[in-house]
Amino acid sequence: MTTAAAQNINTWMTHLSSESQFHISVDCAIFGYNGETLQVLLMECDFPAYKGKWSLVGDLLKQNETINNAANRILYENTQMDNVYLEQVESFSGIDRHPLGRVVTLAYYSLINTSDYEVVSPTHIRLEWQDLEEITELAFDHKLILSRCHIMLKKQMRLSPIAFDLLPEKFSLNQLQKLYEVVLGVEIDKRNFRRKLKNQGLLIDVDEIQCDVSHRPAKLYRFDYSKYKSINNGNKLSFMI
Amino acid sequence: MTTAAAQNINTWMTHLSSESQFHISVDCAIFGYNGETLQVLLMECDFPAYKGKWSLVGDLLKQNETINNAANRILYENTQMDNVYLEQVESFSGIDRHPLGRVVTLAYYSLINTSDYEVVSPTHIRLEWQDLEEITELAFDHKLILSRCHIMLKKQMRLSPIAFDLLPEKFSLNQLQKLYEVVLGVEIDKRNFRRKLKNQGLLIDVDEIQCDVSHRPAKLYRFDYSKYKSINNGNKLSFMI
DNA sequence: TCAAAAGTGTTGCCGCTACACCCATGA
DNA sequence: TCATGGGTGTAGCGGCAACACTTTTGA
Repeated sequence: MTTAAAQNINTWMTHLSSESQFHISVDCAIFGYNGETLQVLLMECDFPAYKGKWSLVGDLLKQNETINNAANRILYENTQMDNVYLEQVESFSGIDRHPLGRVVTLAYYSLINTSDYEVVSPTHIRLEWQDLEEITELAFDHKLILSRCHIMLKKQMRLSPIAFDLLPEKFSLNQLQKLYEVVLGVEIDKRNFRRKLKNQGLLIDVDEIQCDVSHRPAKLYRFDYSKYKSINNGNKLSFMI
Repeated sequence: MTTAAAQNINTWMTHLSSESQFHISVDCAIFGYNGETLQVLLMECDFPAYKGKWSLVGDLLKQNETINNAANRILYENTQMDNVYLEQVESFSGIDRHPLGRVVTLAYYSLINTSDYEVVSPTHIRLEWQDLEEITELAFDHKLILSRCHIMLKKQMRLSPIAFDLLPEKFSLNQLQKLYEVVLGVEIDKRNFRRKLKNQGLLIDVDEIQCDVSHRPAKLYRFDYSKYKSINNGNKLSFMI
């Protein structure tokens, strides 16, 4: 370099050199709950160095989009999933993380109900929901990315009511509890769970019960979104368990 | 594009096109505590569109470094500060955020004691510690970046004992309390603060008192780093207030 | 009548908040 | 003796964890 000042992007440089450019990609860890287990949406990798391996859903950033926009576009182009709320996690920039050259990636995650979306690859790439617990290896550094995304998912699950987007509008307390147990990977005491939820005052008893179950039917509840929005949650440390 | 598959970075593409490359930068919000106020280290912007404005310390990523490495290098090259622990916050990728073209930035923050470092610009760019409260405008989107960094700093302050790196090895409880109040921007009850800290069991009474003060001298404590490391902090939600 | 899941209360502990006065020192 | 900051205790409340039995339903 000539001088540091000459190259500093915030000082007097009048153009950006064409050296020191990078590819930027987005990789999405889409977590899915199917009522039983926590899964992750993977695509089969057709890339020579990782042929047959599975990878997160990802692609390159384009010129006229922000990274957030790219994340939504890339998810849509690969799976036809639309209106998915994606949360940015962090960047991964290992020098050799991609065989074809320098690619810096931004990781995103989401959590959805697998039955709310029909996942279709418009490009005939194989897509598959796989149980998180059974994933042992992924292409690139995606195993690392996935584990960081799962950590962030668990944090968010404790702080915001994302669980209620994964259940039918009317749900039982046992359904809700099971969801928390699966995503967080912990066991929860039933009585304490119910007390805490009821004390939050955000569940509405819809005065209905389960049908067609061969045991005592459970009462059903709705989550009170408008009440939740109306109370100040900015400084809450723990919304849930 | 031909087909989405043909362009997908995780599939059969055998080279990365030279289109769709980006500049990547790092911007560091270095927070400094001087015993009185919370400050931020800024550099004067010599860049035409923002001439005379102040900006965060930042520069471009180079080919053979990770973003974390770049953050440390950039901080060192601009300020001679070494061994500063930087924490990544998030990316900023607004399409028009930089006048010279597409520059995606990764924001970092740190918190240091201003008297522990002599800040020197090797390139004669003006560097200045400015009180956070008095900063009204910054170049680029750095005001936004700064506010996001401050939010992250406050979160970390509540979860990990970074405060103790900012004080002398032996400190009084009032010094510690003032630090928390300044960084978090809140008032704290003295008795509750002391009780909580003492119950943590991580302060060691060094059996010394302040010297040369014209009032009752305070007892001094050390933070017990080794005890802190030995206890499991992974699942703690709140280390401090 | 059985299997299967739903539902329910109490106790003890701990941490949080709110709050006001005396103490030790140097000037 | 005064000014300055240092230092202390209590009471009430609320949340959290641990823990086991009864109820309702359909098969």
